[in-house]
Amino acid sequence: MRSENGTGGQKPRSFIEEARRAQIVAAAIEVIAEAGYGQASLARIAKRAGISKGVISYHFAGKDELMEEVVERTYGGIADHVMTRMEGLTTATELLRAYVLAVAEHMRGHRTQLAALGEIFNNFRDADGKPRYGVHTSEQIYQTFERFYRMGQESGEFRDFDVRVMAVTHSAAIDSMFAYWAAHPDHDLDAHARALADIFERACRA
Amino acid sequence: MRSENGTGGQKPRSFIEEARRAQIVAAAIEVIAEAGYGQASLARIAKRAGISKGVISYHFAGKDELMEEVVERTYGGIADHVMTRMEGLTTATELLRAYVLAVAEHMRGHRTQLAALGEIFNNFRDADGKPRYGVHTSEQIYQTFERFYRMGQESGEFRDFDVRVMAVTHSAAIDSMFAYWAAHPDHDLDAHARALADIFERACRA
Amino acid sequence: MRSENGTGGQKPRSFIEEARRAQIVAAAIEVIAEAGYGQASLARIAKRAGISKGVISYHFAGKDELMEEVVERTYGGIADHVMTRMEGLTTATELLRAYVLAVAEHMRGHRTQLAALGEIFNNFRDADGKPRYGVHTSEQIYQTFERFYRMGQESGEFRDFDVRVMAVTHSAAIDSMFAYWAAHPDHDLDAHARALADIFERACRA
Amino acid sequence: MRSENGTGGQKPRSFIEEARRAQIVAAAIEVIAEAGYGQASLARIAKRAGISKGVISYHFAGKDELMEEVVERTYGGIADHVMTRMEGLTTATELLRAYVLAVAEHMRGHRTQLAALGEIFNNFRDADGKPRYGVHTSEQIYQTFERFYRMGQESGEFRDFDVRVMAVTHSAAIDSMFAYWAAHPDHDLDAHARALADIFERACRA
DNA sequence: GATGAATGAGCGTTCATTCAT
DNA sequence: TATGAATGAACGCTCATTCAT
Repeated sequence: MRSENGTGGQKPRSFIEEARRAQIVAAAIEVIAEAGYGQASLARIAKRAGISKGVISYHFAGKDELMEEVVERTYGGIADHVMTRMEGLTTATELLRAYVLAVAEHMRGHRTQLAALGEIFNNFRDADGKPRYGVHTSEQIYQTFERFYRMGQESGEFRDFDVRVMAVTHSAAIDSMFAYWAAHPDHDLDAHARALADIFERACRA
Repeated sequence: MRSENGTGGQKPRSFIEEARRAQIVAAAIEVIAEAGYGQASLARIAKRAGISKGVISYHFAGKDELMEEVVERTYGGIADHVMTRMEGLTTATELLRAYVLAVAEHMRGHRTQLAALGEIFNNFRDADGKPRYGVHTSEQIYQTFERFYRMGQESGEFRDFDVRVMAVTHSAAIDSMFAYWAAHPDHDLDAHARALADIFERACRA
Repeated sequence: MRSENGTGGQKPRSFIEEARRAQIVAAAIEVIAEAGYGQASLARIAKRAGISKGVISYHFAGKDELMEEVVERTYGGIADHVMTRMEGLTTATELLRAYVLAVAEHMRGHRTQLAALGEIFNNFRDADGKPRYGVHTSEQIYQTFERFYRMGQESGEFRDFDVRVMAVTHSAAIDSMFAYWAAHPDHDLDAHARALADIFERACRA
Repeated sequence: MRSENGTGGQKPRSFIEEARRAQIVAAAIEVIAEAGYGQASLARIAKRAGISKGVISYHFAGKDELMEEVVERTYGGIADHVMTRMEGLTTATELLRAYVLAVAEHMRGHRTQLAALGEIFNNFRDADGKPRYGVHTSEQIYQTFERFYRMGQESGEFRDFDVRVMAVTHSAAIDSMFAYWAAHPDHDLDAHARALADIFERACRA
């Protein structure tokens, strides 16, 4: 799921360049999480990183590329961890529960990343005004969930239900868990994740 | 639930003033829904309303007040309709199902309002950078849901579960239904609402 | 030859707006003439006009529109005067001589305009990097000259020569007269114009 | 006419240094001719040359020196060729015709140089905003022409006319020939040069 | 000799807001 | 009431130049 670079024809980035990019991405995440996408100007991000505004322009083609890199890096980190936790599981019920618990477990240590990701998803738009990410970006996630549901329906674990509605709901349930936790730092994220797993287990089972 | 004015000490608004405010709010909703919060400048809203930019400043203390009015009016419309549909119902199961169906029914006819509301919720921030709406604004909704859950738990309809998690999840499920529908206009909103009612009925019941 | 506006569908400009536009155009001409096109930033033009930078953006769609207006106004002024001086003349020799003397006469009082026009012609480029004005813009002038030459060739006043080469040369001769005068303020512009008329009369005549 | 260095007190340049300078000058000419002076940033020139931006700064004191070198080298090339073609000629009429034909002949093979030269002449300015080249730079050329004219007037080949006006006009006529050809690649440059020689022969002769 | 990283000023443009009319 | 003119700060971005390596 990682893409990073290396796929394109461009030359590999030097160590120092990679470090700067990482530093800038980190500063961007902090600023976005704290002040929101709309206030996350290059000037503010540069100030947070302790560098000049021009450095960002030097290392990134533009603000858009920076935002895409934030998403890519953050997403990659989540995917890596979740994949690991789901390895070896076989039943749909187990897989879904593992997914929810794993993503919560990972996010517990990446709070600002989570907030920044949400901001970017909600606000980042192309030059023509269309949302860069958004529901259509979630399609991949929906299809992953749907695969699990169908597996469970075929194995008899799950009742017959509209898989798309369940996927949309399931996905939103997880997102809302993070949003709530982001707003209420003392909230017990893992307990929430377990409760969520229970809810969808009951909602799905035959 | 309507607040409008009348509570504060300020003088009541004249008819013409009220009409102008409504016109501006309507234009704002259209622009936000179409172009997104970030592109919804006062100039653009004024142009859409066919009036001068200054008029908005004249009738509203600032952009913030305009946004708040958009939210207030839209929310009020939803609440009015939902209240009506829930009147006379007594069991928790019935009330929750009625809520979901009613809000979907209402939104089916107020698509742009829905989109604008989403944009504002995701983007509107105070001067200090904190989100003006968001999870903490949903508190009221959560408490309403929780009241129903407790009612159901006490009556024996519902099993024992964490009412806060369920409320957060339920609320997010409804929001996601609208978001999905907004992105996929041909999606069957009412069927989705019924599926959602089923899901939470199973998730809650004893 | 004047176009101004009034042709498009846009509403007519108010008096005050027209005055501001004229003021800004005048400031632009001064700055361009003095410092060159490349240094004629909006900030500098605004400063010269004694107004805020935003005012220019308010009255003009962008820098490009401002530059076009400078050209249009200046060109229009020249054309008006030259037309007047050529009225009633009939022979090609007379018309060409009148043209050269008239344009020199007019420019004698519009020195900075002349310099600014030259700067814009040499430097103003479209978004795609192609010169906005330039040789291809001169096509109109070339064709006007060519019409006179053919008239003279048909009437027997002129010898047979390549009208395009003569037009290009004639046009350049006039431009160079202004350029020389711009660099040498004490140069006798009218004498130069008369000498030029002589040169081309000899070059053309049968 | 070559100046290069060697006159000043600075140490002579090594072979490798000379090669680099030539390479950079060549790249600069290409970029300026294609994109115009205003877009010819050091970054773009460096990219075209396939070298790092810093190399230019290393070999040239600044952008200004680079531009001066472009002009010097290009000018030198023209002068060398024209001198050769004029050797041995004696009458003013012959010399002027030879000059025009020779410079056209040379430029036919150096199109991009020509375009670049024009761009630099029109745009390059000193720190104080004064044009670095321009009419006053042409003084040398004017005086050369004037010498020929006086020679012709004294020998009786030419009529009595203002030699400065004729020199300015003659020079501009040649420049415009190149400009026209640059914009219309299919234009017959040599025929144009011959027509030009005819025009000025008639304009000058007694 | 050559590089890539970094700077900081300046660019054209947008925009919420103010205010005289 | 309503307007359009004006402001000034902030935006993303470009670029000539500097400098440690």
